[in-house]
Amino acid sequence: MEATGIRIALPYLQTLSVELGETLERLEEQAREAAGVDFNLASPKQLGELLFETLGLDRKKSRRTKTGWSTDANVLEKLEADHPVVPLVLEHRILSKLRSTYVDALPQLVESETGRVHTDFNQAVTATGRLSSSNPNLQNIPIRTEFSRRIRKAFLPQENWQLLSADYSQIELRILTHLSGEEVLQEAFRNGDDVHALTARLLLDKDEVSSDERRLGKTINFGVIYGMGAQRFARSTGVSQAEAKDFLSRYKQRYSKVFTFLELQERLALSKGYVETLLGRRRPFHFDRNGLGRLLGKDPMDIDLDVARRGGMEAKQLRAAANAPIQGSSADIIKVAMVQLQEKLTAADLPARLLLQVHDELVFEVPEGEVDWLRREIPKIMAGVAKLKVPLLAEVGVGPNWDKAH
DNA sequence: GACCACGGCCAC
DNA sequence: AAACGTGGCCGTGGTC
Repeated sequence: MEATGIRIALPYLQTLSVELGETLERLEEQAREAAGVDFNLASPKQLGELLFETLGLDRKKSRRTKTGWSTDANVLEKLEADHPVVPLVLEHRILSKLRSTYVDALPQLVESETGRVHTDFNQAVTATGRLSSSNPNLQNIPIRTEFSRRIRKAFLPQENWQLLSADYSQIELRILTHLSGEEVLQEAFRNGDDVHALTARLLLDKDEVSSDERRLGKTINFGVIYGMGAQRFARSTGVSQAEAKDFLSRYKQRYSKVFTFLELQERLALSKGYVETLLGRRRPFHFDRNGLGRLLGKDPMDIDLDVARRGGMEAKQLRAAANAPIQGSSADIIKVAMVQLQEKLTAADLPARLLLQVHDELVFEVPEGEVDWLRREIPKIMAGVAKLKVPLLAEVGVGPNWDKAH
């Protein structure tokens, strides 16, 4: 993948950069006019001083940082209606991020030898067994917004070929289901049910849920994997704190094996000093010898987790311990898939090439004539990598660029 | 010019 | 008050 690289639409990105430059300049002018003073929109320090000292906006909508008042997107959204400069800064933030990090940076990393971008895939960086990508990072190319997708359109296959993207469907939730043995989720995945809608139905005690309610189910399904608390859940969904607590406790009741599993990982991190993935990769933990480190060697089930979670740093470590087997097993699976897929391509003497790995997604460039066969074969191999208590499923898209291949 | 901490933000 | 896990990169503001 590193040697092959991926083709980039240079002239297209240059056009995009010019367009962005004009928009950004206009926003800067308008922002300075609205503020009534000159300031650097790209400086959080200067922006904080402007908003909370010069303009006297409500500091309760912000929070203290080491260097002043926070002006992150969350804060700016709360201040959006309070002063006309705020929405201008928000818009500027979004576009300048995209321009500096992607639109302007990528062309500079195109190798003249190949005309392509050759990222580094780091194999021994992460704590969980994932790959990481750097110089440039091609695992965080924007996708969520309309404008973001214009950046994705710049990633191209070799001339007259197609890009093929194959991604594992809900792999982490499936792995959580497998590792925990939770029957309700097993049943749902086996039936091909919509698991986020199911969670919403169970939490809300309804037979039918709206798309907003389904989103609630999705948030909590993902949040659980990361050890999200009621506070964060309330904030990211807009429900009250009390409601969030109620949802989480209902989740615990309905999917009790999920929580038994997650808590077991915390216990194992404390008692053995590591947790393990499906294929046996270990993530070690080092707790203070004078604190939680004293629990090393104890029977995991004798550990009082409520007490152990009390410390700030320790609680974070324990959440990481609960998450690592899930994230790490997903990494195990896609790595095996990559090896098997490459073997298949080599054995069949196909010129199709694996270009990128983005945690649950693989991107290939394939000749037109191989598309039909590969779009059937690739997900078959991906799904067959592991025999879990639930089916593995991979979805495929094909197109003339990375955006259209999704 | 090299390096750093920080705030901020992109992805899965 | 309050971190939801894993990463990498940007510009600012500062040091050496």
